[in-house]
Amino acid sequence: MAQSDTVDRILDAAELLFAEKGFSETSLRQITSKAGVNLAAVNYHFGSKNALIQAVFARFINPFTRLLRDKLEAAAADKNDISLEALLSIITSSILEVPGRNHRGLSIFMRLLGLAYTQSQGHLRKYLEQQYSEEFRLFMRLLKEATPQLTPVERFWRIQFMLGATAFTMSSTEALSDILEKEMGVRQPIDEIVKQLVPFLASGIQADHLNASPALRKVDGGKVQ
Amino acid sequence: MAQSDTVDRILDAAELLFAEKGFSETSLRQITSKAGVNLAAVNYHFGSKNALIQAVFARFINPFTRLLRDKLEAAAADKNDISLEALLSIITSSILEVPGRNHRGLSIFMRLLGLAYTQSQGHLRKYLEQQYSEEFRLFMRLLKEATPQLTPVERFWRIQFMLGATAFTMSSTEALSDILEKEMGVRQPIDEIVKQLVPFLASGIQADHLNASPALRKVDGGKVQ
DNA sequence: GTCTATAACGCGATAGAC
DNA sequence: GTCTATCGCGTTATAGAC
Repeated sequence: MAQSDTVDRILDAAELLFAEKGFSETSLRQITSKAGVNLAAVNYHFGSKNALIQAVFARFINPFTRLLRDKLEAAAADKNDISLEALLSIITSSILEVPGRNHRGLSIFMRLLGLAYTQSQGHLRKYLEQQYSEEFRLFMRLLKEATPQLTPVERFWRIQFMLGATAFTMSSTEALSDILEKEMGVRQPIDEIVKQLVPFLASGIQADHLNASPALRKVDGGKVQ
Repeated sequence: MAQSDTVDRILDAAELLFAEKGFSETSLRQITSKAGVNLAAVNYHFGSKNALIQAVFARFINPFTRLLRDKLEAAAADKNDISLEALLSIITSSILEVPGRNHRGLSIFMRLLGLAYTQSQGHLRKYLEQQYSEEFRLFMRLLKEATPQLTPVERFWRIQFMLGATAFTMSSTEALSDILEKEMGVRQPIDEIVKQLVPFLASGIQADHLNASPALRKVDGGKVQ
């Protein structure tokens, strides 16, 4: 068995098991056994379990980050301010377009991202923040330009709300899809879910801040009264 | 040391440690050591680690559930349909009013709830669903009446988005408050954060579903044009 | 480069003295 | 009701044969 083969088999197995059960709950024994390699192989090739976790993420992040940065920089170069919807679409389309990933792989990636943020994996969070910092700052600048009506404090909290809605939902898309199919007989692919998310986020972040009752703006048949 | 004292000391210590590190990452040894009781005490008083996790939740859930059910039933008895904002306020005010809990305890509870949902703790999820099922169904019925314009599938996903924004934010209110204070010099108590959340959620769940650009409904000075 | 064997340790749980 | 001591197992990580 060539080295690269072993490494990939480990990464594939680890990815699936981490997404299924979480990081602490997955042992190296389970990973190596599923991958059909020796128990010692993980420590030989990656050095430690934490390094393996980071390597699993790196496989996704590197292509995704490249794609996202290109799109954000193109948007920033435009002389007009980017709209909020366009900005959110850059994120979602980058996620959906990550090269070499099918839908199954995508939902695994989203679940891992959600877990990384909610499970307290200090090392992983630092790793991701470091990998993403440049793109994150650029995104924040564009978001500020797209929502000039918000105070900085409002914007801060609403970004957290958006992140939460996204990470939380994405971290269990498969389980939720199963519930939806069972209860309503509808099967939705993951990119449909992402598309449902965008209007929710865009509307939420632009909620009227002077008036806590956006319902006053009643909508009938999709048209403002 | 009286029994109830030992039990409470264990519950207090477990609550803090679980919220800090997660369930799998917290050992009985850490809990009993922090509580200043013997290692065997957990198994003696609770039977197992899983039972302890459930007991930690029960301390909060029982008073909260009582409060929530009373308010929801009062709302359901009203002959007029409840508004979306009023419905969301019932939830948030119930959380904020849970008896015997200060703000620190509240943020711990929210963090635990968030963890329960994201960490794959099968037993805990089942336990919570069972404890909450009646209130959850009632809430869903009222929410359906308050958002008649949504299709069932849209409503399903938007409920997940709301839940995500809430659980995720609440699960790290303390850390986020610290960041906010450091970056902007503003200190916000937890009930201020919750108040910021309501308009975001209300606006998000009512986002125009035919048109992915709610920004078209421009608002000026809080009044619809 | 991959294996076996095992070290070194932490875990949850329990038996039995007091 | 609380303690000590320990069982039995699973964990990550490593040493050394091939």
